[in-house]
Amino acid sequence: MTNDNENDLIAQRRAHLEELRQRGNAYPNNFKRDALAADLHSRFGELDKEALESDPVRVKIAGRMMSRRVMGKASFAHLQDMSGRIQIYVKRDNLAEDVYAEFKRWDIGDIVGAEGILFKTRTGELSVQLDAIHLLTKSLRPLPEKFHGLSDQETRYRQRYLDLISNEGTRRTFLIRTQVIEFIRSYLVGRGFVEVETPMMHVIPGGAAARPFITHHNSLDMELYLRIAPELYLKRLIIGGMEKVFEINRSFRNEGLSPKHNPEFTMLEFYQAYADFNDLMDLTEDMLRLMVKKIHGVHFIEYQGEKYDLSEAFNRMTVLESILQFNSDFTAEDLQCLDTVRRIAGDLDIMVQKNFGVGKLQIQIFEKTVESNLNKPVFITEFPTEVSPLARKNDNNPFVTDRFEFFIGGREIANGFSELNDPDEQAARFRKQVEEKEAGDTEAMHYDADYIQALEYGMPPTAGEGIGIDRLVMLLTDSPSIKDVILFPHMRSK
RNA sequence: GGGCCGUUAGCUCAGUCGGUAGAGCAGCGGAUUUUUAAUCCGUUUGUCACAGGUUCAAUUCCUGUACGGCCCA
Repeated sequence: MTNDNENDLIAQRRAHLEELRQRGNAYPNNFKRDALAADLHSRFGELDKEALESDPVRVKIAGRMMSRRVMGKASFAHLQDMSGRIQIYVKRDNLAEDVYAEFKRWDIGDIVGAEGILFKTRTGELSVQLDAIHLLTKSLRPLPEKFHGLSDQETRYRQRYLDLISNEGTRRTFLIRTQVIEFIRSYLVGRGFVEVETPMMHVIPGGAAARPFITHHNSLDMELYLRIAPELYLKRLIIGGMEKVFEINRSFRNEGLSPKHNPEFTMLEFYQAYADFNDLMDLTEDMLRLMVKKIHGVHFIEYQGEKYDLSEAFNRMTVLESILQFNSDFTAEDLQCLDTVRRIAGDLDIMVQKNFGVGKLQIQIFEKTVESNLNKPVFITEFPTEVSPLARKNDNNPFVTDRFEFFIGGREIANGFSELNDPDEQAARFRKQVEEKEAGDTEAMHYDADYIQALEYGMPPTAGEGIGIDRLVMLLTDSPSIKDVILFPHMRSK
């Protein structure tokens, strides 16, 4: 973004900076503020003119000058700090000699410190009448326009700082993101979970079906993979006796970019010993409901024009039930017959590979015809064992696992299951994955002998779950793209 | 990877059925001591994404490239 052909606007500001440098320190750092804009509004915004006059409140504020209205020997401007904006009233006669003339030469975007007393303007806006003002940092580049702000999506993502300066909505989105993560932490900690950090560099990438990024460790001279999921390490901790653990951090998947996919994304995973997948569905429902209530103050979410009520009990249905609900031209029996399910998948333009079993085909049909229709909050259960290599088989129907995914607004938000803790069966499932990898499935898992060994020491019956934080935040901030909820989304180099 | 759309001043956007471009804001000069998208008068700003092609002439038409957006795989 460095552009050497600086235009006049920048040249003028640079010339001014040069003057400042010659007069002394152009970048002072001795101004200490004692108030934030939003605090002043909440503490003094309700007081009337007379109250503020009879009992003057002196404040020192600092922030970026976002607008300025010069009316000869007096001016109004707005300063923006991390909390919001407050207006300043700058009057020549209240300032030291020549300061006002200096102020008039400053630019929108400059960072200033200001001291004065609070008052109400004629229109009732809480403002600060200044008796001192200092230029703290000269801004050399002009900011986006004050009224429309910055709307070019590419610039908003590439120069997020400009987006944050200009767009209140962006600041709000990332504030909510923080609140979501804080809420989850306190919710889980409040229920006895322990937050941990496990490796992001894996010798064997595991815990999900995805292509990893590969990197290299020089002194060990070995290949390492950026993790695609923390799952297998968290379960090692369960084996180690940390019976309720969670981790909120980045995972990395080497796949295409889309409004729903960023190569690095934030996931919550949590594991609870002596619980099963039903317990986690209950927990998820409770956590999401309380989260929305805590953050939005209401029991519903509005996303892209649709309203989702979280106060009603979340629906639960099986994969097969959901497929049949959105497809009337075949039956549950059809979906269990390999030949028939192949034909159905083929009719849906699904690339049917010869090693795909019934379960894999069912899930492809599910993804193609059902997922995007799952608008109201719903848990989908009974995922085929074939596509769930880490989940425990159902006791009554070994074709499926004790697993669920949670959907809302047509998107998968969470995935949880009772964990497979039989080391021999896990070993067999890994071997099956390796066969699929050898057959060309780049997303199939590796055989993780170290994990099998850990399981052999005995993992208590456990349930675990992953929740995509980015997608959850999209939902709570009504953001159409994952790029809107990641401060610095991945962009192609220009 | 494929299809469609976009890229014009610092920002937000017009526009040119092919004759090298405008507005608002920002900036600059002036007026203005309670304005708030301040107002009033005057005024400057451009590799029209990049590279080729067609043409007397291309920012405009064509092709390719880059980046972005949406949809599909």
